[in-house]
Amino acid sequence: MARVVMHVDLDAFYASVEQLKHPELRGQPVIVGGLGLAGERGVVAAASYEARAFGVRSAMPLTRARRLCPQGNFVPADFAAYRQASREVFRILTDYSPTIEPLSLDEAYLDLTGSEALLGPIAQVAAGLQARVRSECGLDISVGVATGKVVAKVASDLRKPRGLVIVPAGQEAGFLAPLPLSRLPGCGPATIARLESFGIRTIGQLADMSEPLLGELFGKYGRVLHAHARGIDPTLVEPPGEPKSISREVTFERDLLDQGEILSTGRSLLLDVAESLRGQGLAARTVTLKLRYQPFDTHSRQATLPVASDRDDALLEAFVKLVREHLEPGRPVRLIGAGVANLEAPAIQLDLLEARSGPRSGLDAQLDRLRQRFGPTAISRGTAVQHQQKDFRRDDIDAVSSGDG
DNA sequence: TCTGGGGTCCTTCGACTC
DNA sequence: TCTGGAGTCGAAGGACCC
Repeated sequence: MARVVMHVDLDAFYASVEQLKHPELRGQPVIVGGLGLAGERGVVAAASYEARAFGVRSAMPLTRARRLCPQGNFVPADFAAYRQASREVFRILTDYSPTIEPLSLDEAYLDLTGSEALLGPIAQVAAGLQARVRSECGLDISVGVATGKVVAKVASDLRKPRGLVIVPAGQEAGFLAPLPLSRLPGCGPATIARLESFGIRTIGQLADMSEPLLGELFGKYGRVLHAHARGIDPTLVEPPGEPKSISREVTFERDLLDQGEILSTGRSLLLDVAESLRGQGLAARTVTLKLRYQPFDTHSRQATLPVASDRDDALLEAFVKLVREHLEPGRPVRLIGAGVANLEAPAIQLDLLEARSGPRSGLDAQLDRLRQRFGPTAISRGTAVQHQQKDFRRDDIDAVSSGDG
């Protein structure tokens, strides 16, 4: 039996939620991400279709968006509202399939294989889902259906907004062939530039290339690319598993030279990471530092702990050491990030001086509880600096996939 | 033009071990 | 004891996604 995979994508999601919150913004150009003030650092997180008519796009610097669309309504991101709206949509999705793979707040795959007897023909199911999300949540979705995830995603993206594209089994390669390379997930600017140097401009031309040549050009990924271009994608729709890394980063409003201030911000980010780590019942073996100088010169450094830890003190010690060893004095810093990787279940650490149940891990737990109860600004260690979330993060995927959160 | 934040996967390179 | 090759692992960075 051919698989039936549906890709659901909320149209201009953040901007649509803003238009729901503020009815006076309906029909108006809405740009989410910041206020678009002169000198403001940041990029567009989402733009309504009215704003897109002026050439405003996601990931565009806010200052440029302001130049293109001076009459636009610029609003800061409100992730609490987006999470809530996303939960409502995902609750509807669970009526259609038990197998849902969320990709972000506004996208998901559903496995509908074998559901026809229960739900009816797939075209009716998809149209019914669109109508239900529209009437119950006030939001538009685009839907793509195919035998695999890649083609379903291309299909949902093809006729936005409110698109519905179904690619019958056996017609995947023909469907993809005339489309430009940029439509294929995983084909970004660097890959496209490389393929274009060989005269390849469409997905069909990519499918016609020899697999060994693609393997030579792009390694393992070249063979995957070749399969995708022919509409072949056997990967399963899978609910989210354990995260592989957790990180936080912040771009300073102005570049910083003060090492104390840079370190203090880094510590605050690392403590946020550690709290998230404990919240997910995990420990980390690797601590990472990310530094960005001018001109967009980004460096990452990592340190491996002897044993995985979820404790503030152990993670912080490694992080501070990284900063002290690698922060270049006299070079203004644009961004600092802190993260952890190589995640695993926390081991019981029978330290000679202190068991895991001792005062320090107890203190971490107490701090976490206080922050959960009174908010993230309620209490922190040292000179922590608060930072704002600008886009979705792993916690969001957990929030939507865990139901009512 | 001037590029946020969070995450994943892949490649390359060097150090280390056998 | 020294050397070279293969395999493994960690570190760093690139590319991509939303």
